[in-house]
Amino acid sequence: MAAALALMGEGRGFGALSLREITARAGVVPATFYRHFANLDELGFALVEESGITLRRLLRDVRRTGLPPTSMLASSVKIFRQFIEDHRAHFVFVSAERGGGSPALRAAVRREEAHFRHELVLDLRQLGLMPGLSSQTLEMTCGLVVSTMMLSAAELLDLPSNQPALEREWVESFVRQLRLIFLGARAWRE
Amino acid sequence: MAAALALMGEGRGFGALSLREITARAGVVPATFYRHFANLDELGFALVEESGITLRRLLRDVRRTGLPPTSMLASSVKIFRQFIEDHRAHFVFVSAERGGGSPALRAAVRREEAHFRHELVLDLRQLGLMPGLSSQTLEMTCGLVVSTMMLSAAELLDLPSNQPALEREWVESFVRQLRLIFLGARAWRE
DNA sequence: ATTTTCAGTAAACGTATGTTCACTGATGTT
DNA sequence: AACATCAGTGAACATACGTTTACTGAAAAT
Repeated sequence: MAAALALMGEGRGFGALSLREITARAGVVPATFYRHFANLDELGFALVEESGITLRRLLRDVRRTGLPPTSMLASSVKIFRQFIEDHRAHFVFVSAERGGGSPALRAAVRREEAHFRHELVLDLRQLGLMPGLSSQTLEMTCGLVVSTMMLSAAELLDLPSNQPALEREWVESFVRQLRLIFLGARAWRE
Repeated sequence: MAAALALMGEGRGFGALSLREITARAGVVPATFYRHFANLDELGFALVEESGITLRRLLRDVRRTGLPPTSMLASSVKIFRQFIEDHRAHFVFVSAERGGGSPALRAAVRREEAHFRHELVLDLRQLGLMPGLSSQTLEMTCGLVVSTMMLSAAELLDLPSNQPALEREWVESFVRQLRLIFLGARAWRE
C-alpha cells in the first residue's frame, strides 16, 4: 500500500499504476502481490479505507485540540495544514481518485467523504454553533465546507515546498472561503 | 481526440489509456497517431484546450440566453445542466484530470478554470450584481462558484441516467449551494 | 517435535505496449 | 501533367504486462 501511494506521489493516477511496478517499489516479486490482494481493485479499496481512517483522525485531532472560540476557523485551518503535510500521500490519493479514475473507487471515496461530512455536522451541532439551521441546511453547509477542504488540500499539495509566503497565502485564502460559507449559512432563511 | 474521450467515458483516467487502444477505438493503426501528436501528453493538452473552448461556450450561452432577473440562479443552472448533457465527454475529462493524474495536465486544467473564473467575474461586474464587493472578494466568490460548478457537474455525470427525480434533486441542491455562496458574499465585510 | 500457515520466490505463458521504418494512395499545388 | 503534401498502412522490435504454477523457509500452532 505504501508503495502504491509513493508511486502516486510521483504524479499518476491509481489506474495508471501497474502491479509489477508496485511490487518492484515494495521490493518484492510480482507474485507476492496475490498473497495480499486478489487484484489491483482490492488494493484501491484498501487505500480508500486507510484514507478514511486518516480523515477521521483529523476530526479527532481538531476536537482534541479544543478550539478557542475566537478565531476558530484560523486554528482549525492550521491544524488541517499540518495534517496534510503529515499525511501527504493519503491526500494525494483522495484528491486524485475523488474525481477521476474508476467509478467504483470514486464512489468509495465519496462515501468516506459523506461520512466525514456527517461527523462534521454532529460536531457543529454539539458545539452549538448555527443553532437556527435546519438539518438539511446544515448538511449542505458542511458539504460545501468539506468540498472546499478537499480542493484546498489539493492546492496545498501542488504548492512548491518550503515557500512560507505561498503557504501563508493559502491559509488566508482558505480561511476567507470558509468564512464566506459560514456567513452565507448564518444569513440563510428557509 | 474523440476516441480518447470515449474511452475515458468508460471509467478510466487519461493516464490509464494506451496509445494502441486509442488508435484502435479511432479505427486507425497505431502508427497513425504520430501523424497528429508527438506523444500522449500532447493529446492530453489538446483535450484540455478543447474543453476550455467548451467552457467558454457555456458562458456565452448563458449570456446570450439573457437571464430573467428573478430566479437567475435557477435558469443558469438549467442551462448548465443541459450543457453538461450536450458535452458530457468534456466534463468527464475535466472532472477526472482536474484533481488527479499528471501534474502538467492538472495545471493546464486549472489554468482553464482560472480563465473561466475571471470571465465570470467580469460578467458579474457588468451585470452590476454585488456592487459592494472588492475585486479580491469577487474573485474568491467566483472561485467558490466555479469549484461548486465543477463538483456538481461530476455528481450529475455519476447519476444514473433517465431518472428525472434525481436530476431535479440535483438542480435544487446546486441552486441551494449557489444561493448560500451569494448570501455569504452579500454579507461579506472586508 | 511435528505440522500448519503464510509471505516470499523463480520461471514461464501469452498478450499488450510504444516506437520506427519504408511504403501507398488520394488530394491539392504548381 | 508533374509534383508535393499528408493521413493512413503493415511489419517489426524490444520491453513490460497480469497471472499461474510448483517450490522454499521461517514463524506459529498443535
